[in-house]
Amino acid sequence: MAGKHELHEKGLRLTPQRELVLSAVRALGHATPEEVAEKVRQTHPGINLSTVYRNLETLENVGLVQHTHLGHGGATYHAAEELTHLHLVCGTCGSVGDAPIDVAANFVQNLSDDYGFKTDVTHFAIYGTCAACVK
Amino acid sequence: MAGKHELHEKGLRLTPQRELVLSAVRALGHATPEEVAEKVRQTHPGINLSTVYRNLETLENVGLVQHTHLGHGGATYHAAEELTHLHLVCGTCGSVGDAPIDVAANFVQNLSDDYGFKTDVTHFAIYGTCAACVK
DNA sequence: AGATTTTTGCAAGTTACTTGCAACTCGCAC
DNA sequence: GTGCGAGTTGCAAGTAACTTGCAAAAATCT
Repeated sequence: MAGKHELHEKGLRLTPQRELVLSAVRALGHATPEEVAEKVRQTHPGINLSTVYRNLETLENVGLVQHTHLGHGGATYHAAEELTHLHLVCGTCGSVGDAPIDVAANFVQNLSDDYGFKTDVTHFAIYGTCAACVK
Repeated sequence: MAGKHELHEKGLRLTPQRELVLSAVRALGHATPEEVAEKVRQTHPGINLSTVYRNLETLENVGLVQHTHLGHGGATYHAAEELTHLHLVCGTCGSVGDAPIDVAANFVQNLSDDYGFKTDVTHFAIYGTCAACVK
């Protein structure tokens, strides 16, 4: 039939935990594993943290989610569909802003032309000071 | 007298450990706290890891060293004098390359003009795939 | 030299994950 | 619908990378 679940199409088993992790990532936009776990617990309180970590990893392997390093320590996860922006992290107030990848197009091109380096600008945060904190 | 030590000028006490941490950072170019500790142990075997961490923090506060986030987890430290390049981290082979900040000048300008965001490009790594791994 | 204050070393604590393993459950087969 | 086997889950223990509390030791100040 037509409506085969997207997780099945990736060759994954459909478990409630897995599905909830994926929808939590989509609902949150970007979130740490801890935040994902908290969101999932709203509908499935018993979920174990290691299950969240393992599912994030699994979902990343099949390309449904992706992670980014914001500033320090923890990774944050995104739904793959939304990877059309880069992250502006403010070192002063800690806020995370977005900007379209276009603003980096020229920069990426420079690195490619001059160094042969293929940049993935969505994979890391751009660190600096946001407009509000500059004032 | 003329020759006051640079650490004194910053209002810090001059201890062998502190001096060695600073020179290790300078000698290594960029290194994790763990690597700094290892280097320091060549001349001062008994140094404690927490002393290294505390000195890196102290030296950063007075502006003699600075840290950068390369990819995931750990920070790496640099001497402040060398902060004239950005870091190209290859996700495939893990190598860290350098590029002058000029290549990002346009990008930084875009973010400043369009978003009022003042970017510090030396504070984080640029993630992607290096020329060797692209092949 | 003596007092004062910073720094060090050590041990224990924390945070953020990772891993081993037995029990469970999903999806296909019958 | 029942059964089977591989993929998953929960739990507990383990690891890595720092951080913190404190008393002893060392560096300036006078």
